[in-house]
Amino acid sequence: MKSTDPDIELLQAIADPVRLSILRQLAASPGSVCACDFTDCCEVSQPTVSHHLRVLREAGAVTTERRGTYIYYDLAPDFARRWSGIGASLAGLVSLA
Amino acid sequence: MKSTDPDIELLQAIADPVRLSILRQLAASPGSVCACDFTDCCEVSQPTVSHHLRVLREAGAVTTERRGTYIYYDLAPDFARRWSGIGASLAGLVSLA
DNA sequence: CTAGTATATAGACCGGTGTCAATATAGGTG
DNA sequence: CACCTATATTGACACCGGTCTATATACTAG
Repeated sequence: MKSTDPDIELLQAIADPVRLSILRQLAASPGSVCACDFTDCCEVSQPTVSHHLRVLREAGAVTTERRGTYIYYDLAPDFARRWSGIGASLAGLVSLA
Repeated sequence: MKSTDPDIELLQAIADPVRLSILRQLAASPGSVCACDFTDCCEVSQPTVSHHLRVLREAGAVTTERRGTYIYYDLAPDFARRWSGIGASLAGLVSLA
């Protein structure tokens, strides 16, 4: 039951309404997004947002960068590749860089 | 918390070690796979396998077909498309039929 | 240093979910 | 019909995970 499989960890990180919203917001934004912006989109408290961002960070889905007071999040560089890799193992989907 | 979003339902269905193994076995098999074959791959009891198959079925990830005594499972026809759709919303990945 | 803001952590609560043993259903075969 | 095998369902249990409030940490500004 305890699965340290990175694929499972990544999928579980994505498979949550709040975290999927966060990832989509990141994907839709050209650059990084301030952590404070996620508190608005999802109707959850600030600690809950922080918790979800931690899950995404530990799954390797996002990267963080501190710029002064604020902390900016972005999709991890290899996120698309990892997603495609899982997809390829599921349906022979063509992978894209 | 109660999310009826089909994307979330599909992702949650995939984000489990046993179910991911089942899906990969289905993807690797040219045709359908008998339900009895999944009991071997994953070290869980038969009712647990049945439970996971139900989750996958209700998420629309797999289809079932009864042939005599056995029940055969296969990836749902639109599984690859749905996967690509989610990927496209996350990283602008190219979708594949 | 003090005050204020942004983010993270700790701890508690609770609903969801994976698991099993036991039982039920469905279909084949004698 | 009775019996056997394959699959599903039920019910119970434990644990994981999402959420909150309260508090701590990090950084800036004055």
